[in-house]
Amino acid sequence: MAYDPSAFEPFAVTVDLVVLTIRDDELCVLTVERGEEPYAGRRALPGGFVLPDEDLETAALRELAEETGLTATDVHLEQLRTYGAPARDPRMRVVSVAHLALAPDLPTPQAGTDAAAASWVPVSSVGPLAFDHDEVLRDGLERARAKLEYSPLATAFCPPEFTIGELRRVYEVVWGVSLDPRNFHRKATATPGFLVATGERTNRQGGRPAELFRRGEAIALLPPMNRPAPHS
Amino acid sequence: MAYDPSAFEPFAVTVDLVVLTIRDDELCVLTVERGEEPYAGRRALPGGFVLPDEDLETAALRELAEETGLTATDVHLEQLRTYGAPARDPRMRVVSVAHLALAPDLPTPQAGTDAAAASWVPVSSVGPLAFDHDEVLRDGLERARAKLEYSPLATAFCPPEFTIGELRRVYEVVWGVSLDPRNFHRKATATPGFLVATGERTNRQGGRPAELFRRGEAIALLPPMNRPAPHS
DNA sequence: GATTGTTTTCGTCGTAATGACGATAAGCCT
DNA sequence: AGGCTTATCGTCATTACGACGAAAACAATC
Repeated sequence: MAYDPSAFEPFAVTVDLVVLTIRDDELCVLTVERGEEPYAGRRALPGGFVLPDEDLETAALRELAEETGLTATDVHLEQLRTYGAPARDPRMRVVSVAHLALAPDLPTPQAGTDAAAASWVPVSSVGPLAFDHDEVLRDGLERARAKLEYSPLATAFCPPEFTIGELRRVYEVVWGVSLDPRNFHRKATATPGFLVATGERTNRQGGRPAELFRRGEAIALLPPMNRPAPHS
Repeated sequence: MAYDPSAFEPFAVTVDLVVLTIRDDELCVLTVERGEEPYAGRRALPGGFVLPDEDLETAALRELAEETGLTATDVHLEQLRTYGAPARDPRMRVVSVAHLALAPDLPTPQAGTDAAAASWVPVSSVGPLAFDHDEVLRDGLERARAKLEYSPLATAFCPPEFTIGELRRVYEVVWGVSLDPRNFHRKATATPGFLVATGERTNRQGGRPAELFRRGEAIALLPPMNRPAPHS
């Protein structure tokens, strides 16, 4: 980095959030409704400015807490991609560091200060969003779908203890496919480090009571889960 | 994004580059030597400010051309990650959008304007770099190694036409393993869309002449290449 | 209380993919 | 010619995977 002070130009830096959860067997994204121009009335991804002394991830966590009341212990958060097209915001030069957050379906309503405008929208029926947020959402969905294959990230959509059936539902909803329960059970339990049995059982799904599992310590899934071609 | 003008604070936005190539069977990264404080005398990743009307990728390509003379048609370029710790640059608040570039080993010396200070360093012996560039390089290497598994990206290290043996060397050098030539040949030629035979042969490797291939149209490798545990 | 329905969980079976390795081909060098 | 190198084709045993059958263990209903 050869800094030439004469070349320095100020940019605004923001974080935008793609927050995904599963509600009623549908993949949903958190959106806010814009009140001001540009794109007044449109839905947009939540986000805001990075404060002068704030880390990028800290800013993302702060925005996440403001919109949903979720904290770092509740959600998986990772940086997604940075969007910086010169005209992406007509008012000024804004570079936005998008983050991807995956949260379980909390029974808690969306607490938080300005949560009034925030709402979950199924990704299948989310209209055109403000700014370049359609592209951001598309990239976030792609990342989430890909990461389910080779990481234990699907557990981020589940409560701390969950059944294999609930985990399978996550894969089915996020990928938009239907998976064989028997093969999925075999694969999930055979993948080392993916799941830890608790020894307890639950029958909250109806049917035969299922064993409860916790997330294992594995960072990556070996072998990975195989994603079939879409369409159930 | 609820813009509150009072919260707006100017940031400097830069692009940093992790440019990788393979020279003499070693994975090398492009570095520049810093002349000024901070970190004067240290090596650093090439990079520079994003211009006021410039896209992020355009800025990365411009810096790449300035340092190496390489153009978009020669290299693979993708965004890597954004680094924005408040104190990562002691002079001012700098947010850096790091990019990963993979280039074939061009016989052309590093042309370009200020290429004098730029040089290839084997990643195995690269000392501590300036700023947080050690972390950036680590992330770039991890990304490159992972992408060789499920994308045809290894071809970015090769000339337009290459042999299976040359391609295998890429995998071996980047992953730091040794692969069975027979199994690799079977897998590479069987993966649909990975390689296109040209019909021509070359004996530039010594030994029996090998068929020349071009990169296929596949975006992803199905099934992926399998990375064995390190240590050859 | 027997039946129906649901979900879980354990097996089976044929096919495909994979790793280990033998063998041959086709050039170069001495 | 003989040896060395790399490329390419094949074999074989093991494993992974997709498609199913079947039993287990509950709830709801007749």
